[in-house]
Amino acid sequence: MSSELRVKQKILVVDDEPDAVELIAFNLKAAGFEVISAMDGESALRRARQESPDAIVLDLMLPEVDGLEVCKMLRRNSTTASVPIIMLTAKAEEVDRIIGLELGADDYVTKPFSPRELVLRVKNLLKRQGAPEGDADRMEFGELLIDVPRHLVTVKDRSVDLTATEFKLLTVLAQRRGRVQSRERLLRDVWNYDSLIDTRTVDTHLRRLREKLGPAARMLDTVRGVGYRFRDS
Amino acid sequence: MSSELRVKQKILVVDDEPDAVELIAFNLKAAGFEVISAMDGESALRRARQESPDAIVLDLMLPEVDGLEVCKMLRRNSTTASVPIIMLTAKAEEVDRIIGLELGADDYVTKPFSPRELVLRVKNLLKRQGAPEGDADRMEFGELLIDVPRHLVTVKDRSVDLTATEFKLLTVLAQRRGRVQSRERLLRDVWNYDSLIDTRTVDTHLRRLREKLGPAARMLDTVRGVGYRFRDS
DNA sequence: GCTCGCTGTAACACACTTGTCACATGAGCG
DNA sequence: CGCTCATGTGACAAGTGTGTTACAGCGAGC
Repeated sequence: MSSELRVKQKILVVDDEPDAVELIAFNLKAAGFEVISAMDGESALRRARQESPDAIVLDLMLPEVDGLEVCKMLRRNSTTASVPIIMLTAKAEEVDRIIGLELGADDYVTKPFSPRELVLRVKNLLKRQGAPEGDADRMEFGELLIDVPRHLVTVKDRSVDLTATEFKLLTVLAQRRGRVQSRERLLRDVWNYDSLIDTRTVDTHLRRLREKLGPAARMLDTVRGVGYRFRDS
Repeated sequence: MSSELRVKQKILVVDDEPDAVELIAFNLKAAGFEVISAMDGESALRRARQESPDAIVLDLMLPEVDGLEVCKMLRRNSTTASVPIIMLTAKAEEVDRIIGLELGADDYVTKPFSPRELVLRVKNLLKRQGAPEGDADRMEFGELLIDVPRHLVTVKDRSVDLTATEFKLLTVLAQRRGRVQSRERLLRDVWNYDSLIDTRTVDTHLRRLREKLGPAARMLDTVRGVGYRFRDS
């Protein structure tokens, strides 16, 4: 039985007040997340690089390196560039909010905030992560055409008949083309969080996908030991 | 994007404080929108129906009919059901925020807010809302003819007798031809957001529709696990 | 009152989908 | 060269989605 427990999603919480960290961590854990924390910008960056969290909750007000700075630096580093960030701001910081958004924070919550709301935001953000910002709804790769709103896939103008899961798997991979997606990641994005599904299931679906795609299957690379990738180029 | 001059998009602003309306309107206009406004729920609903704005900015706190109520009513009315809504809430209204989103607001902004941010949100929402609907009132697809104002459907010049619901279902699908519509979406657009209704009801009506359409029924595709689609081409 | 048509729900059948297993294959590594 | 482990492959049972039929409530019209 190779069925394994789903890997919890890891959240990095960055705040200089221990009480705040405590409160946030408690609620995120209760919602089923794994939580790590940092008290200042420096260690936040280090932990983000080393532990590759799935999302970051970041206080705007930090000693020494300020939250916006941390945000910018996270975006510059390739290993952390695409991690969703939620900013925590003291109320009435309107200007900073926008700047935060423009600098690459994905969402923000104003203090004082309700833990429930924060958890909701985190969940939302992780879900949204599946569809990248300018989510192309029509993609063409040589002979392969993917039309999301029409739910249509064609190879060399011949329509390919995919099931809902196969279609979703293909679009997720195609939207993240070039980047390897782990099986866990795919399970989360294609199968929606709460599934205790064997990672081998991904392999099976990918196999079916390849079979149906025929010649266009060569777009789908296997990265041994890591996951799958939709070939860029 | 075609090069022709784009018609300004119309935004309805609903707030009981004249200053707030003024501020919002000024900034939206500066961003190139046409703005209309209402000071209470009642007139908001009326203007929304009559002027069919492209988006609505709606204050949560309104005299008499409250913002959430307005939101719900907008969703129930067929002509306004799918207009994107941005809620304005006084800060710390956390619970209401969440409820607002669940009731069908598409986004919200907390007071005090920066005008720039609001404009940003509106733009985002409109972008997300995406492609303009091809709501022609007379459509012809081979042997199938749909005349919306006359409430008339013919197949091979033989008039087909549809009930109100069937007719609406058919026109909604036809107007969105090519794109798959989920059952939930159809419930919202055809049944006006009566979420009390079982999704299987859609199936039944579609079956009746197919039966009555006879040969023209082949225009209606089932996309398993996703929804229904009026065949393009 | 009654009937009739429309609507939403329930129940069932059937085909397709899906997650898992067992085994085959093959890459990577000493 | 041979071992080990990750992935490919084919098969299968259970689960799920949809077509189909039937039926009850309800309002309109007579």
